[in-house]
Amino acid sequence: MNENQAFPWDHPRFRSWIGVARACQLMQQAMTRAIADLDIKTPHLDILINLYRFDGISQQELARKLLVGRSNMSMLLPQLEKRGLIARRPDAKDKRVLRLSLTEAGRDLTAKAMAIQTGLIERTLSKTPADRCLQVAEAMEDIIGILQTMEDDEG
Amino acid sequence: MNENQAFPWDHPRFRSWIGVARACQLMQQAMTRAIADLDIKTPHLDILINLYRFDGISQQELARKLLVGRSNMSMLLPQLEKRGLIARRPDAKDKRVLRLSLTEAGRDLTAKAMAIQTGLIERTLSKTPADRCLQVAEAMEDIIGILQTMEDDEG
DNA sequence: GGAAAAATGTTCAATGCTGAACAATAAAGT
DNA sequence: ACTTTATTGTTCAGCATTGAACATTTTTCC
Repeated sequence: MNENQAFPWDHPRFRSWIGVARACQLMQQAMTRAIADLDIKTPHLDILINLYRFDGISQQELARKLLVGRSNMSMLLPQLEKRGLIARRPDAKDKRVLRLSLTEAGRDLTAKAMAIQTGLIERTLSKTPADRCLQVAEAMEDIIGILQTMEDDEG
Repeated sequence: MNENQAFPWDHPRFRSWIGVARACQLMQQAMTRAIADLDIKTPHLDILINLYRFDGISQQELARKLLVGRSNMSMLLPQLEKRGLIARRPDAKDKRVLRLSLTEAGRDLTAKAMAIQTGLIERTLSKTPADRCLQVAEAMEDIIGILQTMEDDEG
């Protein structure tokens, strides 16, 4: 009868979203434990995977893909560079930008880490059938689209 | 033909999960902006909502619900206490535990914040029909169950 | 061509979160 | 009863993240 339920946790959408947030948090923690042996944390892994996929990307582009600030990259990338996992080369045409790429060691480590990550995701979503995964993905696409629109309108 | 795709991002489950993680990150950022006017951030909001719902909870129980460490509560709760939003009273029977509750001001602020939060979620999931939300929620329940089992087995 | 605006990366102070070590209290084992 | 173990909350050092201020370089606009 009452469309505006008394409490947020009675709203179906609210409850759904709480589940999403909770699952994300737990997955993040599980992932952190899973890759601890490789001496990297999830922010490093996100960086490495993106460099694996998009070789020669700039710091700015990387930050945008990861939805973090530029300053964050300025803090993390030198660490990975010192460990010999990535290389930062100045761009030939634009003297402001640094082009990022994985070293041999970086590619090896990333391959190992991605295997672990994929394994964890497969195991965690094993109970969720493929078509259900697809439906979830579609729902998330919609949500991402709306959130990005909101962001653009405000900022 | 090839069951083990060459790259993680070709796995359907992997792609699905990336979407979930991305949506969560964007939602978190949008929520942070949405409640900035109330001078609280999402960790504070999570605390306040749980106190609104579970009056008299202990710090330990709260930390467990929020999936964070006890030390985190020890840092954040005194802030909220100083702002007069919550009260911490020693338990009568067990001298170790502190029982948490919202003050009048805390309840008011929490009500406002929950209205904003619910509004944002409703708007963001508006494109996602109710039955689809339910399916997503079910999928997340499965995922949460598996992750919690993994956690218990390891730790 | 030259001034104004924008883009890129860096630095810094502030804050959040964690895990480990700790003190106080309670519960279990003997 | 007494020793041992577990639980609760606190403190602290370490790291991640942010936003603002900054220097350098590029683009835009007149």
